[in-house]
Amino acid sequence: MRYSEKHKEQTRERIVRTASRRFRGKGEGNVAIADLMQELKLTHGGFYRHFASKEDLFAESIGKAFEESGARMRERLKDARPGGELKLVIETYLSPEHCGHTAEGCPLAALATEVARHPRAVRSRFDKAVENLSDRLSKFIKGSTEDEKRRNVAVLFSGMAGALNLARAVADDDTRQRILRDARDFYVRSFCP
Amino acid sequence: MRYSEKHKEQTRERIVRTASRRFRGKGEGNVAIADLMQELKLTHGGFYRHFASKEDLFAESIGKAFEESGARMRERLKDARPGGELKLVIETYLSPEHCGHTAEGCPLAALATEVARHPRAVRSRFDKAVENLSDRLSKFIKGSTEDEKRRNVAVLFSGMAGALNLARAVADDDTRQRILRDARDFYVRSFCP
DNA sequence: TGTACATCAGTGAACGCGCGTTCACTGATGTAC
DNA sequence: TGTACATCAGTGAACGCGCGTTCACTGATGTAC
Repeated sequence: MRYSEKHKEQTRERIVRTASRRFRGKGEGNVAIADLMQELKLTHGGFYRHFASKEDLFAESIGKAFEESGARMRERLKDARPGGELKLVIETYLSPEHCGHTAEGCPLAALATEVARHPRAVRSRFDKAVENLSDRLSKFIKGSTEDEKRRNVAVLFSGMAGALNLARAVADDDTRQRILRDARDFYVRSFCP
Repeated sequence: MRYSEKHKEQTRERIVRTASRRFRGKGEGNVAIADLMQELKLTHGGFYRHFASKEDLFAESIGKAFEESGARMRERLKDARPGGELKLVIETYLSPEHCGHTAEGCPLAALATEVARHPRAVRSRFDKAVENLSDRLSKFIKGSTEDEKRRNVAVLFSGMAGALNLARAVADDDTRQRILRDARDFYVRSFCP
């Protein structure tokens, strides 16, 4: 059947969104195109009307993942008391909830290691994402110059992503919670103005 | 042919060592048993005389990887001036060399994300590794109590691993070097006594 | 306004390949006698 | 000391499965006339 004008675009959008979650949750290698399409009540053959390859989808999913988690962060920031924005971001990022929901969480934590093994075309999304993040959050962070603030954002987020990954990797739940708590305390102390 | 008493143990050891590098460098999903065995001039069939499964090998590789990089760190520490140990560790960890050699580098950075998706049996290696690291390095780090020092080690290393992963993921080399440099400065400032 | 044709998102069978795992076999060495 | 047998690390063919990708086909809607 023929579909309305916007239909294709919407389907593509749905594929990318679902993929971006699955990639974060399970890793690129553990996501199968057929399964992914089935979740959307579609069959695998149609996939190639939207993307040239799985790699192509992966590349696009990265951008989408950053958008999605950026939007969520902005949403969260609306509830912050003025001056307390960064503290809220840190506490949300290093919360047990974020730790337990990899698929809906930060792509820097979930995908960085894998992305590092991909070609330039995929990796340059990370450059953009870092710049984006720096632009957006530099106004809330410690630092005497704008440049210093932007650098601090990268150090803070990469550090938090590392702590989150360690917390996720650890087997013992007490150890996990302790890691999150210690990291929260440290980053709040170090970066909140 | 029948082999000498120690032969089997040595072969097993060689498999684990080679695997631990490949897993770090390429990720579990991109390492094939047949290739791995071929590097050791063996055929894939013999693999199952040593390990029950690939998963089994992966679990053991994690321990080996931590041992190996721990040994390297200790080696490095011999050249440190007294009092400058931690600074040397940080500068080595966040060096362009470590960044460029994932396969021989820190398993926390290379494997944490993947390990988080594995069952308890695999993940508990991380608990042990964190404790080991904390024991070994707590004497060099800032902190007023032994407990605080041990916590600081976990925050420091997970943070550095995150920075390393971001640096590896980024496409632009200047950005990469800047991330490493900023992280070095920050962690030295924050944790060196 | 109605009719013939083109379009193209989506279908589902099929292909091809990689790879984890199994298995019957080999043959040098260790052990029993 | 010599001989027959057991052992078992290693071999390489084969199996089975998952999965990325291709392809001929479908059929509703858009377009040309």
